[in-house]
Amino acid sequence: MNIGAVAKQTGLNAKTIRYYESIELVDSPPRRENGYREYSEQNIQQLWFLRHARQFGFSIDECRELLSLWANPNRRSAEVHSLVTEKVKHIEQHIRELRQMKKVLTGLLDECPGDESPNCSIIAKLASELE
Amino acid sequence: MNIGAVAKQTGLNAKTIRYYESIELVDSPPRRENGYREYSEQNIQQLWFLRHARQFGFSIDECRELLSLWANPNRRSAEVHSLVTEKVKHIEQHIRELRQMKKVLTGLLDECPGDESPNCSIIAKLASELE
DNA sequence: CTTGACCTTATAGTTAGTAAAAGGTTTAGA
DNA sequence: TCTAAACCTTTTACTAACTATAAGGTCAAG
Repeated sequence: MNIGAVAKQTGLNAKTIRYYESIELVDSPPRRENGYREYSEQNIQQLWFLRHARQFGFSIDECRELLSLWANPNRRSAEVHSLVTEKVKHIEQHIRELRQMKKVLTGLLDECPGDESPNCSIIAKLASELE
Repeated sequence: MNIGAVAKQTGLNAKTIRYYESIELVDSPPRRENGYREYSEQNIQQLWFLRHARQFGFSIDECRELLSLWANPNRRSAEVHSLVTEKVKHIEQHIRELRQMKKVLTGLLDECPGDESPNCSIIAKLASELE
C-alpha cells in the first residue's frame, strides 16, 4: 500500500508517517522501483499502535517504550500497567490545574462589566503585582 | 533595576524576559553605560502582566492582544470579557478531552493483570485497528 | 499529451522558551 | 590590589511533534 492510502486508513497525516520513520520510531517500509514506500500489514500495525498511543496522550518517547514492550514476548504486563498508571496520574494533575485556571478566570469574568466602558477588573488584576 | 532583580521579583526567568523583549512583546528598557538593562516601574508592570496572563493560560499572541487592550484607555471591557470567555471555553473543552482519555485508560487498566505475565489487553488494544 | 493526483527529498517554520558558548562588568573578600 | 564569584551581554542551537514549502519525479485518466 502507498503512503497516501495508509494515511487515509490510519487517520495519520502522510507527513507524520514520514516523520515517524525519520526519527526511527517505526520500521522503514521497503521501497518499490519508483522509490515509493510499500507498506506491509506489519508496518501498518505499527502505525495504528502509534495513532492510538498518541491519542491517549503518550509522548513519542513513551510510545517508543510501549512499542518495545509490544515487540517483546517476554514483557511483564506489570510494566505496561505501571506506564499507564503514571499517565493517568499526569492526566489527573493536568485536569486539576485546568480546573483551577478556570475557577480563577470565571471569578474574574463576574467582576468585569463586559460593556462599552473601559473599566475592567480583569485587566487591573493582570497588571497588579499581587500573586 | 537590573534584569536579575526583576526576574526574582516577578518570578520570570531572566532569559524569558530577554525573550519577551526580543519578540517585541514588551518595551525595550533603556540601557545603562555598561550596556545593562535598566528597568522602570512601567517596564516591570508589563512583565507582571505577562506573568499573570501566561499563568492563566493565554498564549503569547493572546497576551499581545491583552497588553494592547490594557494600553488602550478607550478599550471596551466587552472585548476583554469576550477574550476571557473564549479562553474559559477552551479550557472546558480541554478538560473534557482529558477526562475522556482518563476514562478509557482506567478502563484498560482494569483489564490488564499487571503481573509477570506478558498478556496485556492494553498492548492488544493499542495495536488493534479499531477506533 | 496534458492535467491532476500522487510520490520523493530537503529545509524551514511553529510555540515558548531553555541551554550553551564566549565574553565583558561589578562587587566582596583576602 | 588582586581575584573569584556573581552578575550582565550577545548569538546560536536545542527542545516536541509535527506542518509547510519548495522543487521536482511518477502515474493514471481523458
